[in-house]
Amino acid sequence: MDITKALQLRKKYIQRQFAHLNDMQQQAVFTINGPLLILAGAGSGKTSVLINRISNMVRFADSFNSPYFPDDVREDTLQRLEAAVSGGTKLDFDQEREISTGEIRPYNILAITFTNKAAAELRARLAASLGKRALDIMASTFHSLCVRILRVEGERLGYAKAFTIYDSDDQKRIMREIMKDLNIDDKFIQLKTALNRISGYKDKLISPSEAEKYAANTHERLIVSCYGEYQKRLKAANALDFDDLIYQTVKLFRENSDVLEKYRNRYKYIMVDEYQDTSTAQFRLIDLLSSGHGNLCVVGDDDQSIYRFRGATIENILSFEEQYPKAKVIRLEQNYRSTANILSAANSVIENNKGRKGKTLWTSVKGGEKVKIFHLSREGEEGANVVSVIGENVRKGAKLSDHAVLYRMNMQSSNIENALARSGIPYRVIGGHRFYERSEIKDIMSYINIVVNPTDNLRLKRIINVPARKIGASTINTLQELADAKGVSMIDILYNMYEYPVLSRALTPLNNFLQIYKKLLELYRNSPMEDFVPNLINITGYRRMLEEQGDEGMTRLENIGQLVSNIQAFKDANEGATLEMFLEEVSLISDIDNYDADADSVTLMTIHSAKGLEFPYVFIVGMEEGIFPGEMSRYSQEDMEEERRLCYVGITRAKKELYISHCDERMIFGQTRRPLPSRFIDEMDSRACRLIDKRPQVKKVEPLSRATVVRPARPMPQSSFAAARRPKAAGGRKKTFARGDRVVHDVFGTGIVVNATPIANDTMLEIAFDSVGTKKVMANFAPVKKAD
DNA sequence: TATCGTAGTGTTTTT
DNA sequence: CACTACGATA
Repeated sequence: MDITKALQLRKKYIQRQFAHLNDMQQQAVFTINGPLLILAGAGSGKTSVLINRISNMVRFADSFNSPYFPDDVREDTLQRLEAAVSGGTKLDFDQEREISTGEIRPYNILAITFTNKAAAELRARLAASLGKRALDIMASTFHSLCVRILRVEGERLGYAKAFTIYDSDDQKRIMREIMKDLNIDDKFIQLKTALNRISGYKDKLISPSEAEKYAANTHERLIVSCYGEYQKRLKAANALDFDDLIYQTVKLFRENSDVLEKYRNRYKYIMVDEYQDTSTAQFRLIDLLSSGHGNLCVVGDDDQSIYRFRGATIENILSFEEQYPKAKVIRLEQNYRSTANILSAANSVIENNKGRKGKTLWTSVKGGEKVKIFHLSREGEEGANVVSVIGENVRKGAKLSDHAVLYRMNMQSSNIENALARSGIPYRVIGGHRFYERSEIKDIMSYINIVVNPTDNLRLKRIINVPARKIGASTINTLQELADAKGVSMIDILYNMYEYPVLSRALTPLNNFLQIYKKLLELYRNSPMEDFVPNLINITGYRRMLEEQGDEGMTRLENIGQLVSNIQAFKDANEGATLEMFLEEVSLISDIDNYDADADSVTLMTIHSAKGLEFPYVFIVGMEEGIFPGEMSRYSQEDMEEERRLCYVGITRAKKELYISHCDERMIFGQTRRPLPSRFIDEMDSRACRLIDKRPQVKKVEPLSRATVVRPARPMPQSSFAAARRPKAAGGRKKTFARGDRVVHDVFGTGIVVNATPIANDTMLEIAFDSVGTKKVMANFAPVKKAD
């Protein structure tokens, strides 16, 4: 056998498997040992690189760079290889294994992503390209990885296996109690500040006792004492918050070298996506895990670091090469997503930042539509503008799901929602009120929690009197004090309530609750998980409570129904699923994880949630000083740069067209303001943009630019100003429709009015469209007119 | 103890 | 403006 020829053949074969990638991407795929930093610009195909890199590891290990052939390679293997190379075909799994060095097992690969959704997508795509071998690859988020580890090893730190994960709402409840108990005025220290500081300490791996040393003033010392107390209470409840998951895992590894060794041996090849958004604690975690073998590949884009407020430190990516002097750096700057105009708008904005590695996206595709910048007079027109542009695009053949409306803060969605709703256009809002944060859902989840983890006093307190059982605040306090004094849980006190004279007055209601609790325990132990909630709402009287609440209660009941079907779906999707697993899943998921791109509707979300997604048509609304960039970021260079990165993320979500809008006048926090257009608009390369003045004025004013803008001398008195600018319905006068009218709608085409109901100053039309069925729209607002 | 009303408050982004 | 927390009353 001619070994040189064999090596060449093998190299050629492997190269061919990844020939669809560009040179830089291939380099990333073939660099699998040692520290590697992939600086991947937006839309540079980094997910595809990640998948191909793993695919290369699993299929060929380091064969591409290896000068050796496996010892036992057979002659017919070589012949097949030769045939495959010359014929351009692919070998099957077993045949590929014969030419592979084969030392990397899927089991040894750990890929960490930012959201569960990204992890799920990664798993799905790996399964598509690797089949069953993909199952052993660990693809998860930092948080779920840590939960996994802590469930197994947590006892070393004194946590029982069934620990609860506290969300921000739970954190607030605990903190409120602490501040009350420590007699801290919540005006001197705000709840949110205290929790933020604690989170900051944990992100930086600072324990309460260490924090004491840093505390410079009374204010800070008080916060630190809250921190200590907070940790004590969480531990007592056998609970961890989000930050603890990371912090305690690092602690676990630092204090138990045998445990660390075990996981180092398991995860020999580590990849971290969205590296620019990792915190100090997260860095420490992967540094510990990778420091035996050094096979750490991080992928990120310093220009897309947008989670500083949450403890992410851009330093991690900026100083990767210092942390790992042997690191290889690969830059992916070719963009496969957006048009040249969109890219040049993005590039010209981000250039204004100083703290960056510097990188310029480029595309081989020329031109494209210019970025459209709409100048509107009032925020009410923003929605109308979105509707009209969507209408145009739909008539050209685009789908509703090709559109996304992005904004800085969640509260901005309501304008757009109104407009879409009144036009009958289906939409989905991601974020905002989340399903699992609804009070009825949290109640039910709390019931499940106290059954799974009886030491969870916080959750017990949430539901012990919901529905009302005559167990008042004073009784609950007494229970808590008894539990604290004895060092047991409140449930334990309940079981022995007759021993405590202080409880004598409340014995009947308490006993009622205990009986309910016992029934729930039995239900939990003896019936299938999907039956738990339906029975629970009967046993606890929760259903009756809601039924007595009328309409509102019915909606809540429907939400609980949704929860039940979520549990069923979870059971169907996961073999051997338990309620504990469901609780865990829920405590780690976010809204974006449920985003379903297939439904034909417009997507509304914050730019933060849009990270990692792409849409053919993107709107960014509210591009005004004070909103984007936000008021808070005005005085700090660092905050301003983060806003700019956020803007960059927003722009680069768009594939074909980007629409930006700003208004002269906007009602915000109950006040009418007249904001200037965002500085980011000025920063955009004007050659890539087109300014469109949509203000209903006769004389056109030169588009505003920073140099020429003069603040309106005296805003007119609100009322008359607003009245003067009341938007007119398209066509100028009030539109009247009657049943049987044939109409045409910008988005849905032609149809017949089957019902017209006057509502306030408007008319709700029910229209049977020729192609999309019946929809309800508001006559004066929706883009409809009589067809003839 | 429960409910209603009022006053005050805070307004970024979230695993 | 919208939501929450707290206090007064039944």
